[in-house]
This record gives sequence, C-alpha cells and structure tokens, in this order.
Amino acid sequence: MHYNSNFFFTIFARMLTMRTRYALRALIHISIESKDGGPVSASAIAEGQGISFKFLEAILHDLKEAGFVVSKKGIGGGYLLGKMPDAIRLADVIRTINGPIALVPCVSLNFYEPCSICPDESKCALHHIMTEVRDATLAILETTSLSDLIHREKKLLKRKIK
Amino acid sequence: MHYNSNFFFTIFARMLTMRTRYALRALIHISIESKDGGPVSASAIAEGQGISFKFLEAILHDLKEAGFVVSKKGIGGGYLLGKMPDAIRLADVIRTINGPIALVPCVSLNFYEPCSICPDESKCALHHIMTEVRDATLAILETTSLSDLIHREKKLLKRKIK
DNA sequence: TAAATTCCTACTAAAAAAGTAGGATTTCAG
DNA sequence: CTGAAATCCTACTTTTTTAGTAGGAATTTA
Repeated sequence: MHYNSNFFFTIFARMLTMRTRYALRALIHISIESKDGGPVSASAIAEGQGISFKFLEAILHDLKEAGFVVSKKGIGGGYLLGKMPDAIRLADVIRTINGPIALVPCVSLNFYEPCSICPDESKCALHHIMTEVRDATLAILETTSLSDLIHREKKLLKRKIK
Repeated sequence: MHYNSNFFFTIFARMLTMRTRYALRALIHISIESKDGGPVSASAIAEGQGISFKFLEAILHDLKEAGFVVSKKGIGGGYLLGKMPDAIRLADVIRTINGPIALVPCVSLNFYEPCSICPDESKCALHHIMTEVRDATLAILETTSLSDLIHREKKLLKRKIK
C-alpha cells in the first residue's frame, strides 16, 4: 500500500497533547468544584472530565511538581490549586506540560535552540515571521489566566441554562 | 533511572517538524536561486540549505503533489515554483506538510475533529481561547506569502552586506 | 485499624519523525 | 543513440514521543 494513501486518517500532529489538554481541564475542574475550599480527588476529576484515572494521576503529579496544584493525602484528600487562579497563566501550564509554544526552537523564549539549517538567524526570513507568530500567540496565552478561563466557563454555562 | 531525570534533553515536541522547515527553506531557495527562470536541482537545494538529499527528495515530492512546485527531469532539470510566489501562503504550506495549525482539533478549520472530553464546545472555555489563538496565528500565516518571505530575506541579506 | 487517598516505579503498545537504500524512469547534450 | 544527470518510486529502519496500564507503597483521617 502506498504511503500516501492514508486518506481517511486524521493528522493530529503538532497540536497540544492529550496530556496538556487533560491538565488544563483538570485545573478548570479543580477551580470550579472546590468552592468551599476542600480538595478535589483525582477520581472525581477523572470521572467529571472523562479522563483515565491512572493517566490523570501522572498528570496531576506533574502539575504538583510545577506548583500549579497542592495535594492532600488520605480520606477527604485530593488536589487544590497551588496558586491563585489569576496567577496561573495558560502559557505557563502549556510550557510545563507540553513544551515550547514557539513553532521553531530558534525563536523560543524558554526552550531556545539554535537553528540547524540557517547559519545566521538575523538573515532568515522564517526566523522573522516565526517570531511574529510567537508574539501573537503569547499575547493571548500569557495574558489569559485560569481565572479568566473559569469566568468564561461559568458565563457560558449560565447562557445555556437561561 | 527516574523518568523525570531527562534534565538535559531539549523538548522539541509540538513544533514544526524538520520536514516542514526544510520544505519552507526549499521554497525560499528555489525562488531566490531561479532568477533566470531555470529550474533548481534537488542536490543544489540540499547542498545550499544543508538538508539530506534523499530526505529532501521526499519533501519535494510532497510539495509537487500539492502544486507548490513543478519539476523537470533530465539534465538541467530540477524544480520551479508551481504558482506565483504571492499565491503561496505560508499557512497552506504548513497545512500540507505539517498538518493543522490550530492547537486543538476542535478549533481547526481544515482538520476539524470533535473534542473527546468536552461534550459541548460552546460551553468549553478552552475551546474559546484556542479559537482566539488560532485566529491570531492565521492572521499572520494566511497573509504572509512566499513573496513576502523572499522580500524579507533579500532585505536582510542587503543589510548585512552594507 | 481500615478505607480512601496520594505517591512511586516500571512497563507496554502504537504512532510519528527523520531519515536511508536502491534502483526505475525520463530527458537532453554530444 | 548513448550516457550522464536528474526526477520518480517503493520499501525499510531507527529513534522518539505519546498515551496509556499495572501494581503496589505510603499516608491520613474517621
């Protein structure tokens, strides 16, 4: 079979990984469901968001290591936000779980690597345009916090009920 | 060894693939080096851009299939642009070689897939914000053509020589 | 003290990425 | 008309990443 005949397969390459999407949904879930200040268990998040429990555990571990959540063991335990919701920027969560936000390493602010093909970045048109794309993306992701996401989610839910 | 101890490895996940970067450099190379209208050979591109010849051949095949280049066989043969440089949009090349531009499939215009976790897109805050990121990215990539890239590259080269 | 929970280590299967290898086919110059 | 230069075509390999799964140890609290 020809290698180009994968006509009916969807290409998902280079998007946010499931891991990252689950991480973001988990943070939203924790924020919304822990109104009284009590922790939310991994199994509650997994069930509420439709995520495999064991996979989610690993993701929550990463989120904890990065300080986005804190945990409480034992009965009644679970996860709480490790920072104020307006201090958790979308860009930082993505960088932690997914990696660089830039489209090429030579324009990444946090994961910079020199380009293997263009010897001089200042002379590469792609370098220029990719810097613009990075800045446009960061303008959104660095100014959007978990707090903003929750506000939106709540607003969207209300609109539906009305 | 602990799976988190890959401390010194760089994460390149989710950027443009080498294939895509080579494709873009190849298009730029063809545009600039074929001033008199003659085709540019794959080996000339490979050498000029520092790309593995065999790998580049496969990439040029994809570019040809998508109509971005045309080819001429035999001695003196090679590749020419298949469209005017201002008709080759960055976004279209990336979509062809790399795949979707959106960060999640549920906001992709050309590779849409429903989201596996949020049952209702209209109620998902992530869906909202990812749409914004997509539009900001497309505002650049769909208005930037190969022609723009060449103009920039030439301008940058001149600046250096002066 | 037992149940509920997080924590920790290791493993697996599938897919994608980045090439590599070898030769068939076509074209043109001499 | 022949040989060199180029594209074209098929198949394979290696490495990395992704998306989990499995099983149990440690901790906390009712």
